[in-house]
Amino acid sequence: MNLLTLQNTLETHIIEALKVLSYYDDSINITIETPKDKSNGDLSTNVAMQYARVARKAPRKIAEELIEALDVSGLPIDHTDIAGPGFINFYLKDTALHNVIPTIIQKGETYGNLSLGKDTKVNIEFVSVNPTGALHIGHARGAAAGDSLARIMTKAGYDVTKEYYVNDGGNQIHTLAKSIEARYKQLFDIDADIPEDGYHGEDIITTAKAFKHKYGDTYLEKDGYELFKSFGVETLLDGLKVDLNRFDVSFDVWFHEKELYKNHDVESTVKLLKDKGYTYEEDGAVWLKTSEFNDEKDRVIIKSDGSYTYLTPDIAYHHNKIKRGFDQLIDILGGDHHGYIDRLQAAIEIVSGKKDILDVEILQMVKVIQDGEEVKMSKRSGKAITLRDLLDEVGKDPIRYFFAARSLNTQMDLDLDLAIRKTTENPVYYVQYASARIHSVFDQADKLDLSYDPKLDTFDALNNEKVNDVLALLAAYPETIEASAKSRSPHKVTTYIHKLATAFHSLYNSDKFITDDTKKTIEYLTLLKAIHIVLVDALTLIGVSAPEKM
RNA sequence: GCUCCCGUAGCUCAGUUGGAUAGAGCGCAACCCUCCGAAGGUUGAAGUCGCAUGUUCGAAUCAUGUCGGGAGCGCCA
Repeated sequence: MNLLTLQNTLETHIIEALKVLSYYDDSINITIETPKDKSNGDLSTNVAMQYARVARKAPRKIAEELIEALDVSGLPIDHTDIAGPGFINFYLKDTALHNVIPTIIQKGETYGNLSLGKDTKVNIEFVSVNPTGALHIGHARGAAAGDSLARIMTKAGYDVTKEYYVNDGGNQIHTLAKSIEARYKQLFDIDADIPEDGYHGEDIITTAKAFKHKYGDTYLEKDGYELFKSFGVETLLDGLKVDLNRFDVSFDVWFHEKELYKNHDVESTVKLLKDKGYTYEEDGAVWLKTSEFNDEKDRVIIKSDGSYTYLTPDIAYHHNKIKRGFDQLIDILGGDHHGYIDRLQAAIEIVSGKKDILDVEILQMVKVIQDGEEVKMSKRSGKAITLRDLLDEVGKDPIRYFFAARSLNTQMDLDLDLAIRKTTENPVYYVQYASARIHSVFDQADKLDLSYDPKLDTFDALNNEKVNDVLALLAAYPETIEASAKSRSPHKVTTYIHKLATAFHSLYNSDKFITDDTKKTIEYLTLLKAIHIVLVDALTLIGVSAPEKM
């Protein structure tokens, strides 16, 4: 019996007992949790306190009655007691958690897979940076967050599509084309200024050189605007893909804004909005009544000059996603876009008639610290710390771990000097070391011709506190996945990984795995195998490798 | 001025559908390798959970106010 089923069974038994005592009230939710401090038992419930009002009795008194009425004879519970203001604590039998070991070994990397998101198609859109330069550190955070979340939700059973929206229809692309054109002309020593608000990054010069290499001087006289545009988008996008690839982030769909115009999605969406009666004309512009759906005011969707605002194709884009059959849309946006959420959600509700189909996760800013001072970043000036720099100087694993360790919605500092230092100050080495250590133990065992036994189901030698700590964590893996997926919080997996590594290192220092006692050795090796399976799987979820040697 | 996010140990951060003595890493102090990898372990010092009031058996968590940091308030994207 695993921990989740045990909790569920226990809950059923408690409800039965409450009914016997005629206290039962279905509006009170029964929660069974694992106490932070294990001296408070392996499982605990606060029902007695919750029922204090209903039963009109002291919580401890209710707890006593409840334990009397509770039948746990069929469960692997050693004893039960009452503590503090009225908590009921359950202490499991020593052997209760042993069977998690064969379960894990049998299921392998599918251990912890859930059917939480069964039949739910989810689209996660993230990064979606305009191809006007390299990815900087903030984008890296978005990439790590989106990719990790996608992996976790996939493990939880959702049908996940990772999508990147390429804004190749807007003003910034116009500026990009003009910037490349200027750099191109400069390559021929022609005096050309980069436009106001243009892009000054190194990659623009590289792109201009590539353009020159391919087309020579053809477009010095001839108008090459459209070509500068498409060549620029294509070249810069390829560059982004290279970096993302190195960061172990991939996308299932690259969606181009241009498609929305080509397919007349924008037109038909505008028509739909008009047909539904949520638009009106004022000052020569067309407005959408988003204020009727929780936005602070109405928004223009067609400007008085006839062109669209940024919002309009974006509504069409989300509409397009819904038409592709997604049940849930998740956008991961930078903190500077939070003012945009209300109007987008309002528009999506008008289009789809559904309220909660779009879930926007906001990623707060990353403050970069170097030499003890904040580094201000600006993409346009080209003075940004790029993902590429980070990959070159720090490496993929520490960066992904670092981002995955923070909750999305918190501002964070990144001390570059620290990150680059590659010392034990970076906890990623701590968890990777756990994996390397297990490998090393298996190497030693191999010399003695010993290995784990996948069929083993009794573990008589594994009965100390350190072992139980590890087993409890292994048993808690599925619920960690569930909590992480439900709350869209990849960092919960990272916290779990760290706990598991700590429990393992502690065990390693207190117990000797390989001894003359062959039976005991094999039991330990089998436990280590299970730890390793879970450790590697959890690390994979956040995009971090588990090296065999370091 | 209005809206959103954040404020927890010296530093970086967990913990918030209200629960037991508020946790981790780094840094600091002291111990542990004749023994499977010391990139490790054990122990310790370190906190008015920004502040105030309220809600109740119980508040870091909820409400109101307030102070500090960040972001957003376009017919920009």
